[in-house]
Amino acid sequence: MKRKMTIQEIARLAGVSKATVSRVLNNRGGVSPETRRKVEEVIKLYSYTPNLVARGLSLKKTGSIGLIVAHTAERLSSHLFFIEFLRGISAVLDERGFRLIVATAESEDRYETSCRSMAEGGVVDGVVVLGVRRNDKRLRHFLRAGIPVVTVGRPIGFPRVDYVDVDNAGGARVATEYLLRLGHEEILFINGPEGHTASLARERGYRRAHRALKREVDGELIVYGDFSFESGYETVRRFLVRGRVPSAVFAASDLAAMGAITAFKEAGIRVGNEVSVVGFDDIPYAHFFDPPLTTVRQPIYEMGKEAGRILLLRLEEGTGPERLYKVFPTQLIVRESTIRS
Amino acid sequence: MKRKMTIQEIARLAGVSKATVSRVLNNRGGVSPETRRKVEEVIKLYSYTPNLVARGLSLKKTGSIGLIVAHTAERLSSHLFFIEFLRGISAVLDERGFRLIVATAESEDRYETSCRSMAEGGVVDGVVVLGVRRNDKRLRHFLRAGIPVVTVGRPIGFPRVDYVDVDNAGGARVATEYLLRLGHEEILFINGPEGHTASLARERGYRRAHRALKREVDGELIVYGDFSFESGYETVRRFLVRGRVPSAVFAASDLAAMGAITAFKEAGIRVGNEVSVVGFDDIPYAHFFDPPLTTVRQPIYEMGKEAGRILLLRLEEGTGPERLYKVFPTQLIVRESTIRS
DNA sequence: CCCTTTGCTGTAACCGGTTTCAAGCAAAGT
DNA sequence: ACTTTGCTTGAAACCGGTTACAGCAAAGGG
Repeated sequence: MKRKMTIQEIARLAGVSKATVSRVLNNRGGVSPETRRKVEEVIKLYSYTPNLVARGLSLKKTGSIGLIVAHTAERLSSHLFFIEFLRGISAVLDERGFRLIVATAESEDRYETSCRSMAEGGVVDGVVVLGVRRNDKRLRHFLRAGIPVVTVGRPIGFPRVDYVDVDNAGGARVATEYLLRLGHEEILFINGPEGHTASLARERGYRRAHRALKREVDGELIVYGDFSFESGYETVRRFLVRGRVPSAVFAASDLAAMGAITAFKEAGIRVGNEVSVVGFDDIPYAHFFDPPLTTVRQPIYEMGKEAGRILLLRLEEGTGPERLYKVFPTQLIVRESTIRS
Repeated sequence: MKRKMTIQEIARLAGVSKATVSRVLNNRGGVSPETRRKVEEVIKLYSYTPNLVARGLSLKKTGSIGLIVAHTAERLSSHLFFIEFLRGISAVLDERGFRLIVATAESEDRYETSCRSMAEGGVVDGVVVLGVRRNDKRLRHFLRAGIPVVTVGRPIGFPRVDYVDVDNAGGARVATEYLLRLGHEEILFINGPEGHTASLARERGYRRAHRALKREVDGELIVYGDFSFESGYETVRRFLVRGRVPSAVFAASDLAAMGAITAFKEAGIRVGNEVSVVGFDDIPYAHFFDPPLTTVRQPIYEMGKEAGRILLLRLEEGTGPERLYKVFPTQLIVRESTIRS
């Protein structure tokens, strides 16, 4: 474990100045071939690598980007989302040599400080915010600090912030229309958290489907959850206990859908037979579930990649006037958890 | 979006020197009450926060720790593991103001460079390595660079590296003995990846259980997978296609167990009735599965916390001679996927 | 042959903090 | 009145890079 070398020492060993070593390191021009060769030799000999923190200070670029994860209220399903998203964004970031700093927190105020330190401490060049809400306080921190932001989900209230999104309204509408056309009259909608921009859009889609097919929406059938298995399970149980059996369920996540199905099963109600359930996400084992789950697929991995691309573009191009965004289409995957009523 | 303030400007505005502002910021002594008050006032007025990169350079501490995730070969199950672990370690890290840098990569060599830059770029104070293998190359990078490492799983070949682990051998043994005592003779063991230290230990437990009860181990019944649903599913299918129906399955992850159960179901074989399946992990919805899964619980969240604690301890205490480690016990959770044969 | 241009290199300032050290000054001791 | 002590403060060096600028030698042009 020999001590870490500095550019100064390399310069001395190669008989040149720091400036020249720096030029060699960054492939700048203006270095004679023989000097370059000599410096490179010394660098290789001592397997020197520059200190990235010092470089960051000098360049005012850290090479890190922050991934701001909604604080832990939203549980497993958003976690599966998170994982896929992480894979996607990592893929493009480390292709370009960027590091990823993940901010999570257990409590609301720890989360607050964590965001602040990221915004103001100068430790990230840009951030991606997951699970954005309308007028999200977090965004203000970053914008005020002049840090580029890309949100996942359209950032309501921030008309100039870049984002990636999936066509939530469209996806929800297609799923709901599908259920309505199957003859279901009472479609229980287990939505995501209230205020979540994705929840808002999906609710819009649910309502539009009803309007398009000239049905009334019963407000009691719209319930907010947190994407979790438990929220799907509990919601259906609450309905069953009250003796109200919805003929179909549209859940805002596959896990919630699985929870709903489990609750039906426990009550002896056969899903895909007596009632229909549609999920959202198409997580990898949705098609292994019993029954295989009809669901709305969203390309999470691709969204991660695109978020990374947009952020990097913004970092390179500087702050152009135009908003960069991309909205991905969804796809209804019909399996066996749905049936004509 | 007013420009970021520096300590110099605050000093000027407060009519003092940088040094004094620094002392106030870090609650050092040797500042008169009134000066302190005045400086704090200016700091609050401009809501100044110090640049953490500069501080890092000066202190030779970055306040970041790296989480090195096995590259993406291992899929969803390790991902669930990853999420829980991440929650745990985040909890202790941001309680202490540390940031978490996650290193993943799509390809093996990107992964390599990602590790190197983390080891040598001076961007992290310490790292936690997930999914450690015997003689893991990654560890060498970090150790050579003098960066404290905590591994998850006992780091075979590195007798002085700190680690957290779960009693894999014990857990596997208890599960296997349980199955043997239920009268199962042919227990298919769907292990994790070959070379994984956890896989090695679990296989040891599987063998010990057989030895303790005076049974022979049939080598063909030990199969390596990658913790995924698919690996469980495919493995059982391969057996069934060949006409060999194991009377029980012990899988190294809950997802693999669920895959196995699904394969049995498709073949019309009732799990928890004709055959038994035991998983490993006790992921949150294991008890909602059909049938509810008998499994070996490991306290992943706690392991994350402990890994964080050990790493922070090591960072503070410097490099003491003793190895720090903690091995967590497992617990067999009996549900309905197992039955007397 | 002299002047300009070109190419290579080093000096020094800078990024924004922390810390050592010495100086200034008031209170206390003799 | 003079030294000692203790507290407060600022100047300057340092962390390890990047870069503007200037110097200098060799090459090119008239």
